Amino acid sequence: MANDSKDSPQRPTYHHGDLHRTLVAAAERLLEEEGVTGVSLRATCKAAGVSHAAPYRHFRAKAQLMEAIARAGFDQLGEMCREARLGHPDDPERQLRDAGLAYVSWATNNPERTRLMFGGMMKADDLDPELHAHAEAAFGEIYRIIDAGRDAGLFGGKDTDSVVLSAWSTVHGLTMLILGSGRIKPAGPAETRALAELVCETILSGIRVRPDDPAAPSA
Amino acid sequence: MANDSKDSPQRPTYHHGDLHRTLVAAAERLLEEEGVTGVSLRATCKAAGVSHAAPYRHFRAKAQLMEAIARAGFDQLGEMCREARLGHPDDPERQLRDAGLAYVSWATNNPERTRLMFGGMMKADDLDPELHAHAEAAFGEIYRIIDAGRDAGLFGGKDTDSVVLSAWSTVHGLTMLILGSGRIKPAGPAETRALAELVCETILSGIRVRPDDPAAPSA
DNA sequence: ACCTGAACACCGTTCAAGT
DNA sequence: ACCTGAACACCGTTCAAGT
Repeated sequence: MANDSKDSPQRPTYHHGDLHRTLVAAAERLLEEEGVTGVSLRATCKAAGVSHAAPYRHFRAKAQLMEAIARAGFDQLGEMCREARLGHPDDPERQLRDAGLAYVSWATNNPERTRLMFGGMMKADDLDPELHAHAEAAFGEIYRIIDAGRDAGLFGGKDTDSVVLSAWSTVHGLTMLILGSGRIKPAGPAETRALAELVCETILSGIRVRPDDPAAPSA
Repeated sequence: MANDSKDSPQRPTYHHGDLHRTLVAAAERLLEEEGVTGVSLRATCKAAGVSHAAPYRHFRAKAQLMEAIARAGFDQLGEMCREARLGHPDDPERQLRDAGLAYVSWATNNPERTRLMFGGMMKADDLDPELHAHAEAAFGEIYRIIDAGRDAGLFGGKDTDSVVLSAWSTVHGLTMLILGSGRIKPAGPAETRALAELVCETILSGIRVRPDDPAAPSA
């Protein structure tokens, strides 16, 4: 007597069951297929097999549906940075390099999701403050790496926040140059990684403390 | 007998005269007021006092109208970098710093224009290749600065392109972190400039050649 | 040559009504 | 409690018709 969805693929019951998740999944597919400007609520509903008014039981507006996708993106990005941090304990330089490479790699593999997260669409007034927390958690991983590197005497700089800003700007900037406006256009993942390694080396060279910094060792 | 617009402010003739420029100006105002997602062709036409079909005599589509705005933006950005380059001859480091500060300053003063230029909206297939040339011209200024600095033995790096990529990524990344998603939010122009100076110093420290680079002077 | 008005196929959002 | 259908106010684009 169970009303499961095993023999009627279209609509087992009048009620959907888990429309929230279904809509997010459909919107995610549309996002990567049609781009951030091409995803519409109505097309998402058609893909999910419901009327275009149905989402309003689950999301306050279209912005909240997109917000759910962005939130998951920040979580993924943060998890990759976290893995880079935990992957090589006691080697903050390696951690920072790996986190930077992972950042560029994830973003270029999820271009439209990244554009959604950083393109300015997620700065509306009616967004959940929780989104900001998810984003902060991701960037907190970079903070921890650099803070540990400064504690170990490997990285210099005025304070940790300043170093984080520079390092993050560099990696994020390369990402946006690749994604936005086709200014930089690597042929494939290998070339993308080479560019990421290049800028990571440069920024590491900029924040690394050198033996001749306090006083020349020859003096 | 001249049919000028001196005594009838609304519509001197049935023909507009310079609708092209009028539409660009109206769209630019709407862009900074309503944001990149809020500017519509129909609202632009209403502001210009013409029907919403009129633009199609002057632009192939809405994308070409936005393209005109982006093109002017790249020209302005390039001009600021050019002034930075010409402002202090024989001091590439100062040129690069000034260009970076000008870049961040212009972008944060024209946030929606910058989002239009770099947000990925300007990478459609039906765009004029000329747009790409305007963008390249702007970034050519950075190339010249760094190339001169490398010739003078001030900047290191594998080749000029690599150094340009790193420097430009850093400045562009700070810009996009400030504009996109409100992640970094300076209180005003002064704080914005302080952040820009900070990342410029860091990237300069990363690309600058140091006396201990080829061999230790104490050996 | 340039612009208008009506039309078409979209869009996000709302709301009474259905199940 | 959850979803639908119709409606409203938008949107970009096209095209015959006006000046």
